[in-house]
Amino acid sequence: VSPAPARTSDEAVVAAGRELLEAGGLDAVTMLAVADRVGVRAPSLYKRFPARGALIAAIAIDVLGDLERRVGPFGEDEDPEAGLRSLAIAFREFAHANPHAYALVFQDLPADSRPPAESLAAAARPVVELAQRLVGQERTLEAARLVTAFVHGFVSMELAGAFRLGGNIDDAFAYGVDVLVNALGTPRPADRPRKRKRRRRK
Amino acid sequence: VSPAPARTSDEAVVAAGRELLEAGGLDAVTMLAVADRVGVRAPSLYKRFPARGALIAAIAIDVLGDLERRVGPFGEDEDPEAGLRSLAIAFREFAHANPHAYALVFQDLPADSRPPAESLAAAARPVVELAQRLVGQERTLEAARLVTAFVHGFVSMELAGAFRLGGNIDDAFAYGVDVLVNALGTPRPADRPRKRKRRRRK
DNA sequence: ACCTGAACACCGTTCAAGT
DNA sequence: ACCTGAACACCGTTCAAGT
Repeated sequence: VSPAPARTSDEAVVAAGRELLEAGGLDAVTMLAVADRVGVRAPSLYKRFPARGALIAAIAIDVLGDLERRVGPFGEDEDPEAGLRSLAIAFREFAHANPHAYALVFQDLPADSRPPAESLAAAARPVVELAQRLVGQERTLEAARLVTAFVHGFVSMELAGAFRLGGNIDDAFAYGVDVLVNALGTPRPADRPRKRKRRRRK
Repeated sequence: VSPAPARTSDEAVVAAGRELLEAGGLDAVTMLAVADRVGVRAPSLYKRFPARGALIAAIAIDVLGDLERRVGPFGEDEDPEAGLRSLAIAFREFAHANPHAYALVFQDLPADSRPPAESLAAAARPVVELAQRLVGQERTLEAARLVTAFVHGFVSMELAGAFRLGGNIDDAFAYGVDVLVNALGTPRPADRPRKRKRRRRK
């Protein structure tokens, strides 16, 4: 016999949180609003998540899972250049379709709201895979970070409304992807061994 | 005669806000904390800024002014490749020195907290200038956006703790800058090189 | 075992009243 | 002209009491 059967579930709470997130940004993800949406009073949520931060983290994990499912397939593409192109486009499309969710997972969240490293790593795996096949073992991580930084930087500036100098945004993205794919795909003669020692100047 | 002389100033309020921002992030920039810091009660701040959002916007403008002063000089560098390299490094150093302030200005702020377009444009001018000298009139904006997206994306992921796969972060940044400077500096067969006319120094 | 109302501390904001 | 205390609505969170 259960004296008070559960009137909702962790999944329902996360789903409600994500809906509120997409509709009104992170500020709209209020314990009261979430509780309302799942038909419960706010204090009840603390039986499932110890604090609002934990709920935000659960939402972030959910978002990263979706992102991974969207970009994952391209990591296995036969042609790594085509794969990288497709991945960049799919990544950007995900961000456009879920702007607030996207902003959430790439934000500098307080420690108690931060998704675990594995969630991020899983979403990053396809880029790393393609980078390795393009530039080889030696420079895998650097190349993956170059691509990721560009795509994320572009999309986040775009979503934040930071491109205000006119011009066609789609063209700029295509141009950037072209330059990167060409630069990474074609082994350049300029890729001489780098013995530049970086002296710290602090 | 002034029945109640001003006990603080707009500048002091903005400075207090920035100190709180750097110390504890945007959440720490409370009307109460700011008022406390300038020796006034919270309601008095509303004589200077109609709402917290307006104060945040003023702080953002202040931050962008600093950023502009840091990267501005490199826009005039004789060698655009060296200039771009220096600018990227200076930009990243600014972000490291002022992580919360940096995050603030590149965040997707609510409309009432957003700095005016001119502040962003002023900070972006040096990159655009260098991009134009590197790739020519035709592709200026695209190239500037490629560089900006990479540098911002890299720094923001770095600050958000999103690079969790190991490896040396400084090396990855240097690698990215190298690839971009080479790709943009060397006219690739893809784009037919026009007469590259030298820009005169001012 | 889960839910609830009541309560607390904190925040942004308003406003009538003070000088 | 600028400042203040008091007040309001709202939020995250706690907790004793209900079933």
